[in-house]
Amino acid sequence: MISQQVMTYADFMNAPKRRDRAATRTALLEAARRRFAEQGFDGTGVREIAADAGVDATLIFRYFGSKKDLFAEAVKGEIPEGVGDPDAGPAALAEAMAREVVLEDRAGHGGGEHPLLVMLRSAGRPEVRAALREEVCGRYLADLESRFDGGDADLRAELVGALLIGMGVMRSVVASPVLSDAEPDRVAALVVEMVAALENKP
Amino acid sequence: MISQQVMTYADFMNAPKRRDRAATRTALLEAARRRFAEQGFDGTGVREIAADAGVDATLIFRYFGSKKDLFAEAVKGEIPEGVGDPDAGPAALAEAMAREVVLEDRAGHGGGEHPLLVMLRSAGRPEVRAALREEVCGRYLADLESRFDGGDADLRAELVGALLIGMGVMRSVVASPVLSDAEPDRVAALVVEMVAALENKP
DNA sequence: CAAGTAAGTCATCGGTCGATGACAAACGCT
DNA sequence: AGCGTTTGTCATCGACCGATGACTTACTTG
Repeated sequence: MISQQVMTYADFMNAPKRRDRAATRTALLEAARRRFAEQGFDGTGVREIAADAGVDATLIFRYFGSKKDLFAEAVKGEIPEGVGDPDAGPAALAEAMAREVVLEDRAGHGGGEHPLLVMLRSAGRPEVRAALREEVCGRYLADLESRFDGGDADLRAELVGALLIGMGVMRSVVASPVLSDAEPDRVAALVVEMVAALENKP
Repeated sequence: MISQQVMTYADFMNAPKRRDRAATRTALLEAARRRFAEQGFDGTGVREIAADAGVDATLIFRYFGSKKDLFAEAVKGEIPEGVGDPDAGPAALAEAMAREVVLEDRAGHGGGEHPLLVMLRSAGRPEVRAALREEVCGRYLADLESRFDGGDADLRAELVGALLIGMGVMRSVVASPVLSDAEPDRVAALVVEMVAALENKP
């Protein structure tokens, strides 16, 4: 019989795990985010995710329906809203985006990679590519484009988007240490310089 | 018996295909490049590639050893050498690289995507990521870095690399039409502006 | 033309994948 | 305490994957 006051280590190890639907769901989601971010959709198996979460793989299908649905829920939702002052110039917005996508350590945002980069690593799937295009063009680029003056604001906005995405790829896929080790303020200053060079150029 | 002078359409269709090792190998390589570029390594099956080439999947293993070896050979080799004047500034080199990676229609270079972008789409595999890092850092960034003056030449070179890779991602993965439809000269001019903004900034 | 070699095909193996349904055990309510 | 519900597990299915070896067919050579 186990005493109410003292629980030995053996008791702790042999104790049946607590059953908690919400906690299990969250554990699966976090494990999925980690694995998908690291290995992409195709490179990650449901058994792998479940093992990370410490449960059986069957629960993925009970709680999320399918692997695709799990991916969608892992990626969706936590994408942040538009950042910064709506009246500021494109350089200020680009700086805020750069900090959000690549420079932030993201410790408070679920700990994982930015959803855009997670999707980017699973871009073999056409559905993922479509969602990525939707997200990038509909949200980020549209916001940037509205702050450029001149005829080809769309092109210049796209170049800024390319710079930001490329920074994410450099850090997360190519894994070059330069961007990771650099001082965020210094990187942000350089990004501002590059974007400012695009303003008021007919 | 088929006449030596006249071959009917039915004869053509029923004729056994010509057996040519070199031609088959090339057909497999081209099909592999297309498929890998479009769907990534994991998303592409050997039977798929072989069907595109019009042969049996077994030949892949006979000619290349394994699917991985086929991928390596499909990606390797045709990466172009350093471009442009070695004494030119970083902006000139960046312009040349931009034309090579994203603006070129690549019709003469095998018709497919740039090898860097092909690798990028298969970056779920750690080996591919390692090769990609090797290629990007060892070749492209090193060349850029040597043309920057100042303390953090590596960081500024990496930002230029991020811009170029991001442009490739925008065109090839996100498939935004803006970059594809824009005039290459106009895009190149904007890239030069952005890179020039990084020069001589302590 | 006949024999030998090379090119292409067929059948199949072992493994892994996503997904399903039956089953066992812990929880909550009365 | 007892019972129904919820949570987690096990066994397994069918499809597909990369890969192998035996076999068939076309080309080459003498």
